[in-house]
Amino acid sequence: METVRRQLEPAVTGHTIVRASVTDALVVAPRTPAWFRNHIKGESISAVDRRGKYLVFRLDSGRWLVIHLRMTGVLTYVGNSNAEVSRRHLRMTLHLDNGAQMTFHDQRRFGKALIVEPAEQAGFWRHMGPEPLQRSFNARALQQIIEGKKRPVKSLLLDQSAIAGIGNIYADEALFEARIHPLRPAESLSAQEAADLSQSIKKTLRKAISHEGSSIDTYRTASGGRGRFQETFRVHRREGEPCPVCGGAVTKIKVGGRGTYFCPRCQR
DNA sequence: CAAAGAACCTGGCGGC
DNA sequence: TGCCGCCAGGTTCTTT
Repeated sequence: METVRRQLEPAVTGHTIVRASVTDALVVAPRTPAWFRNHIKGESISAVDRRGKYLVFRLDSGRWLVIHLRMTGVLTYVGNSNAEVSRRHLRMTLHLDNGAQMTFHDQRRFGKALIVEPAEQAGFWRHMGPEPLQRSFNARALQQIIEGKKRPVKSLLLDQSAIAGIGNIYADEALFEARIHPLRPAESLSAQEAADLSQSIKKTLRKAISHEGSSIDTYRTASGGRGRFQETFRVHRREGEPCPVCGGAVTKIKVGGRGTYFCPRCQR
């Protein structure tokens, strides 16, 4: 999402959404396409922010347009108005005043676009944990988060109300980097391990952003390109392959219902 | 309250 | 080839 945000920000900031075309009502549910169209029409974008995995378009009226891509959403900036846009899985198109479009494709239809009124904004993030790339997210902050939590540390990393923005790929890679077993009860981590993990989370996310995200299947950047972080995965989706550190086989288990990859020799 | 599991969707893949 | 179950970058609701 940070890659998408970085590409969209310079392209759409200062532009006005002249029209929205909603081709799948589920994207704007529980609102109707007509409601959404009427509320977004004529709005200018003053900034593009991100909170966790949510993209936030700040609008001149004070409203926010908030988009979440979930598993298979793809948000693309199409600058050339003559460009061919695939209709397959196309859910929504936002037409801008410069002739460009933002298109929202989504195979599994989990993605959401919603408008948040100013009065709702203060409470909108109340279930969202801290941003791991902020300086304040340090060893001490992570220690407080894991304190008293008996569940597997990986489940905690994926819990957006504990820490914002960590997905399944990045949880696996960060735990490998910190040499921590994904099933360890969160509260069992030592102070040193918590410090290591907080740094591994930052390192993993920064590296993923520098590679423009992970294009395993449907994910694309806002310009339609592929991310390259998947080329550097050390354990995620590498079941049976040798661990890059010890050479032992990468193992796959289920943690909190999610496929989880780790090295049982390196991660304790 | 914490934690586990099902539900929400579509499509690709492997097994039979 | 066809059908079936399983799996997938996530969140939310229900149940325990």
